[in-house]
Amino acid sequence: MRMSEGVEWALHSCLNLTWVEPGEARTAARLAAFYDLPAAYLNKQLQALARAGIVTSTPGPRGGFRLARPPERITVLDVVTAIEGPGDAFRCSGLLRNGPEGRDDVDYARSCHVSQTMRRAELAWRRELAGQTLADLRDDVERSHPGTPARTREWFARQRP
Amino acid sequence: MRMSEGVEWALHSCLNLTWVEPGEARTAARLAAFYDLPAAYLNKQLQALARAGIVTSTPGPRGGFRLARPPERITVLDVVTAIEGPGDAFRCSGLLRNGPEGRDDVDYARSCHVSQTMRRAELAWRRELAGQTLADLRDDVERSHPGTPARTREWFARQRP
DNA sequence: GTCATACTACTCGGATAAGAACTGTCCGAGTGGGGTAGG
DNA sequence: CCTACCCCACTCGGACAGTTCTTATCCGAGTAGTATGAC
Repeated sequence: MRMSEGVEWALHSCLNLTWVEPGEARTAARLAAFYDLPAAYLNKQLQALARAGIVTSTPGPRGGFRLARPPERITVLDVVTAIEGPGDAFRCSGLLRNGPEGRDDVDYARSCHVSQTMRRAELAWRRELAGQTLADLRDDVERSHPGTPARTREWFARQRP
Repeated sequence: MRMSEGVEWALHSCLNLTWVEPGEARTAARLAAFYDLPAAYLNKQLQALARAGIVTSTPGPRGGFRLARPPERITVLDVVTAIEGPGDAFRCSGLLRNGPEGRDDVDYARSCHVSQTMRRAELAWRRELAGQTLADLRDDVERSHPGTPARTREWFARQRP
């Protein structure tokens, strides 16, 4: 069970978009250069975020990506779900249906105790991620490294010409 | 992020081993037949459980697998870890090290706030799985379906000749 | 000088390969039990 | 009848292909700004 590396990229990129000037946008190429990542592949992840309605994209010169809504209303779970898809990590295949006691009219994903335990665990995981917004993350970073927003903006401004 | 299907097989098989008579063992082939699974592949998962010290295996006729310790001392997390490996789902790649503010003497897996959030979520997931033992699971099943242990034993006894 | 127009550079977006991990299968090493021959 | 030995069937264990998912890359559609030429 390995989570896609795109999740990490997406989270850091969204956090980065938190510090973009209002009305501005950041291109996938610049965001990739900031972390030294393959630009085309990061673009793919940003597309997934756009499809999920987390960021908006504008093509053409001076285009790029920006957050679709204020960081207070974007949870870490939103970003993770956008990249990894909505499906659970553990998926009950209905083993018991093929067993000697199996019934066709039972939804084993609901009634099977193994499945219930796994779902309860994933629910706890999800609850933790849903309780953390992009704004919380941003505030944590700004508290630990106060100069980061200004230095980041400056870095992107320097890349422009 | 999709969990290996072997986790489900391993959990159900361990639960099944809970109802084995003391001193007896169940072969991978019989366990596989019980759920209509590919025997060789289930054997592979059981080997992983044996390497983790959750079950013990004995070769030869009348051999097979049995639990290595009482079900009260085997958590669901133990089984999941044995199959999926000890690594976390989210692994911090140290993106910030390649960024303009990156330092070589910092352990970003510890200090990065994104990484911290993800680890906190996985910890909650793990805590939930570690709080559930195989004995709890067994008791739940016996409460819901009281006849299951006897019928299961009977099924395996019938397969013997 | 002003306006319309064509052009160019730049951006996202989806379609297209390479690699890794999971899934599934096979055969060999080792073991325990049962049959058999001898005492 | 009892015992020691040999053979065989059975089981796990690790080595070997097939398939799906993740990772990585490329080129085309569309857009905004700019230069250019006519009025």
